[in-house]
Amino acid sequence: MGGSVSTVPSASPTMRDVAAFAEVSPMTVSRTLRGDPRVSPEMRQRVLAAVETLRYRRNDLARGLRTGRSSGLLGLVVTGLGNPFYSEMALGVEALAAERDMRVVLGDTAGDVDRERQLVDDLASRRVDGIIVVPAGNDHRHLDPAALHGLPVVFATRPPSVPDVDCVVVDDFGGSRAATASLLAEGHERIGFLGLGRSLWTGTERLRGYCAALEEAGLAVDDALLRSVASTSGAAEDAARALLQLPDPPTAMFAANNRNTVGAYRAIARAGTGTALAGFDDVPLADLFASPLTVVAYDVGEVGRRAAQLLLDRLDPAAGSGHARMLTVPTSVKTYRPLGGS
Amino acid sequence: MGGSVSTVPSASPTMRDVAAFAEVSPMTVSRTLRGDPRVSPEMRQRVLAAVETLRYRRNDLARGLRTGRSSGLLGLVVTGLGNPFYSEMALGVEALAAERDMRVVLGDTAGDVDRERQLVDDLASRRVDGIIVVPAGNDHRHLDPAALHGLPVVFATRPPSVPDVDCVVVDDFGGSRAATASLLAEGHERIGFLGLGRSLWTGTERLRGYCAALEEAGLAVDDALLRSVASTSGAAEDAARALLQLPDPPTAMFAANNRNTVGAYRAIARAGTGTALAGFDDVPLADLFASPLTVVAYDVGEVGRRAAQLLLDRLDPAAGSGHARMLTVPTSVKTYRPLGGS
DNA sequence: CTGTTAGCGCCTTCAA
DNA sequence: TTGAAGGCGCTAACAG
Repeated sequence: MGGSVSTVPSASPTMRDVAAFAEVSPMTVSRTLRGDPRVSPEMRQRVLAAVETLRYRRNDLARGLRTGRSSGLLGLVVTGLGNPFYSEMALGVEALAAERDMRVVLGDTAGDVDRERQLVDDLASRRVDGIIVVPAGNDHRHLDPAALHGLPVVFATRPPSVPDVDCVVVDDFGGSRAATASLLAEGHERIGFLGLGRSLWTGTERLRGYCAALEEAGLAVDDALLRSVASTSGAAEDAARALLQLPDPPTAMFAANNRNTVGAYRAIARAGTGTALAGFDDVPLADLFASPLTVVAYDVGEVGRRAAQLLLDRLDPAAGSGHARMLTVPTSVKTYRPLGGS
Repeated sequence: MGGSVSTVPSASPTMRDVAAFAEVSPMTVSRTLRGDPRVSPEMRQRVLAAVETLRYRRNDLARGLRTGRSSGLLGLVVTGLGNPFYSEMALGVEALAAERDMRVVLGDTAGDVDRERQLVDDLASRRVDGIIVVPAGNDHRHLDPAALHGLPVVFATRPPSVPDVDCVVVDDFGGSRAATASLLAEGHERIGFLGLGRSLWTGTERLRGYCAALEEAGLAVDDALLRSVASTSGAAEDAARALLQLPDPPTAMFAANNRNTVGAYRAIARAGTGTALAGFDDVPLADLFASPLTVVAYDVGEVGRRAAQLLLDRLDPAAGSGHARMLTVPTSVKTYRPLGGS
């Protein structure tokens, strides 16, 4: 009997194991672990000691099955975690979920609607308590809570085309208008627009903002200066270059997202035209760039936090399920200027 | 009887509901859904029709409970999703998990070891199949699989101090040596070092690489040029400025991570000294910066993918649980030069 | 205060 | 090929 090494079994012990070890009934273990006050101190001690010795960990899955309670999981389905935008959003969601001891289950669709459909299906099968999704397409039928037995769904950055879905969007219109206005205020009258696909809601909103600013300045929208850019890398740079090579090129450009902004920046830098540039979405470290850059900035984490809040509200039975809500995250126009020796 | 609207009940139907609807036994439903071949085509049809009508979705949690099988979840615990580094890593993990129809559960410790402990505990209670963790501290006892009933654990970007833990690290030493060597090759002999806390493994490795390069060039390490930088923002800039204000300032600097690199860049740009700069970690869009920048780049997603692969290997009983493995992701030195009109 | 019984939703095992 | 019984780990609901 020379000091047998206390080996921890590799299989997870169950409540019964703990009960047997502590020589009590499983119910006493259950109550103790749940903090039920009607357990005598001695019993509690015995149980906790056994839990400690066996390194017991309650099986939350089985628990959830019996209590019928929530899984404590939020699904988060995005179109591309590689984009820092979505990771910041995920951070926001995680933060709010963590406050309630909930976890976030990730899903990346890479912009594929079929993948989105099966991801949502999978998450539903896993009985997540709700889903936050950045829809990849415009057909949202598979995201309708009605088709998901009432599973709460919140859209992020796009408005829903089905009822009973809360959403958080960015002030695409206002931000674009303000940024375009700031270019106008600098005296630019010919401003190119590097837009997104016309089927994207954010794309049309940002174009609306751009047009609104021009009209408010009494300027007509010149279709020759409007370009739609496929989301492939490099396409934005090509489109920007094409604008710069027009007979009567724009003196400034507004890019509808950060990819387009970067592409336009490259085209302008290479052409050496000094064309002014503004773009939607913040660009990190743009203050280190060689030329000035104006961006429409907003708190991306806030998008995630608000989306999570909307979801949590839906989960709270007390709040009652009122009508769908739509939250808008405000934007601000920010101009980066190159650092330099004073 | 005027066309009653087909209302989908808001509560999730169970297998029994489907069975009752299809007028078969629950077992037939179960077998059908699992693709058991010994179900007659007619039965299969009846079942699938009922599933369709009721929008039934099998409860994976209950299923897992009975089969004793895995939850199909991987835990991913990082120290700060806000850092694009970790989100790219998450993308890699997600990609590999998705190949096996597994999902990723996120946890953010914000560098807090206590939070890490409770996150791991929570994930274990949720019966994830394994955990990938970027440890916040140097005490790894709570991450020991032996303390977690054999739950597989993989460390990312830091080597484990407990046995039986696989890990994926970056070639901190080699990358730092190469980057420092490239500065030396440009003729610099006084090279400042902006390091991390000395308790961080990556910090000491990167310092080792820096020193090795100097020694290989026959140069002595000047302690006056070595700074440790707290991870607060702005501290790196202050430290870099201090170096620049030395009586005999360095003509180049090597920064041990991207935060330090950016801080040093700012300090140098403000001082206008034209000091050369290299840093560990890639800096996105550095080609748009006003001055050249050399970085130690590596495939961050690869860190996540390899970590996930190690974990999946451990889960595969066929692979057998050999000794702990340590994978190193290679680095490359990349120099960004400002764009300009040709 | 503690223990017993029953069952959450599903699947393994055995019988028909 | 289908169904009935039993149990995965846990906890409500009821005893005692």
